[in-house]
Amino acid sequence: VAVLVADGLSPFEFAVACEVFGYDRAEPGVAWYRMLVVAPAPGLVRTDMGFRIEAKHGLRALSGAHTIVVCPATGAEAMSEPVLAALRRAHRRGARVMSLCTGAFTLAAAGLLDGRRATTHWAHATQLAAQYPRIEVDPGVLYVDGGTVLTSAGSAASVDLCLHVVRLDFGAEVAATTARRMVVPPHRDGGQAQFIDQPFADTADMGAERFTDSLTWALEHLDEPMSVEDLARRSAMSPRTFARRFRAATGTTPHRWIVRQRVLLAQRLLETSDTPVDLVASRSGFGTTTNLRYHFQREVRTGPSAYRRTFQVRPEADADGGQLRSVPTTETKETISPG
DNA sequence: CTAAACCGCCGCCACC
DNA sequence: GGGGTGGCGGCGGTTT
Repeated sequence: VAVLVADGLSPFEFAVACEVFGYDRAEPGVAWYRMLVVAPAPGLVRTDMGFRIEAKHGLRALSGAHTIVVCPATGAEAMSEPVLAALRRAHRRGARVMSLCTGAFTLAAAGLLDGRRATTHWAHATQLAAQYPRIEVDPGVLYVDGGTVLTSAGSAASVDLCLHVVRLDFGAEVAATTARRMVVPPHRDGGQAQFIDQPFADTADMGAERFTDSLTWALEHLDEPMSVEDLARRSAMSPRTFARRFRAATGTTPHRWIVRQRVLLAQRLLETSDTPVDLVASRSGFGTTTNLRYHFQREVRTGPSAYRRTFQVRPEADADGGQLRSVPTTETKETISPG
């Protein structure tokens, strides 16, 4: 993983990348990422807080990277032609390119977002859209996974995108472990919409309290059929009000949330057990395999058994430890389908 | 994979 | 009269 920095670097997003990709959090015998800090010119890089960090590698290091993380930076060289060219070259070669926060502007300048859906910090979304009309800017999500090009929203959404990438590479279980060590929730649902309308805690937030009971109940009963109306009743609200409050507080709709939790559960079951797929389907509440496959494919971009083949953990199986689980390359991920 | 039934979401509006 | 609520119905996504 090459983390691209430049003068005017915003330390927070950079630190998030370090936190996720830099520390070796792997279990023994499992390969983790190897992270390099890359700058247009190796040496000291000024952060926008005034202190400096040292980048040991120059742009050349991008040519060997499997993943490139573009950090937000205000300095002119962040958008300089050599940087843009190196990014284009890497992407053409098949590297996975991701931006944090306003790092999206660098990807946009490189033309890598043209014709794609992308996001950035909500306060800069209009500017991005105006400056690059060919980009379909979605200011309402935490991140956009475009397959080989990924973008994330402001500051803390970097955590969400980085963990998402870990989930793609190592599976939901490892991603959840990483999240736990970072002491953040494993998966934040909903978009940044929730932060636009209500910059500070408000009545909408109080309403969120009323969800928690019914939602923890839902998490424990994912395998049972449950309708939105059930959840509404458990929260002592009319379905209409429940849906409305739910959206205001979480950014998603109730049904979408349930589906997502079910997919997460299915991922866990596939990774950590030998449960046959049709049983996984019923245990995760999808009922039929057709249904499981439909939603699994949509969220994870692979089918259930392919996912298991890549991520299933073999507990005491290979004690030789020599076989490192490699970071899957592009084979696991198909490019996004236009639908 | 397709078709058709079904259900959730959301805008609208009357109501509290 | 402001701000929230709940019912209705059409649309589009989900399930069969």
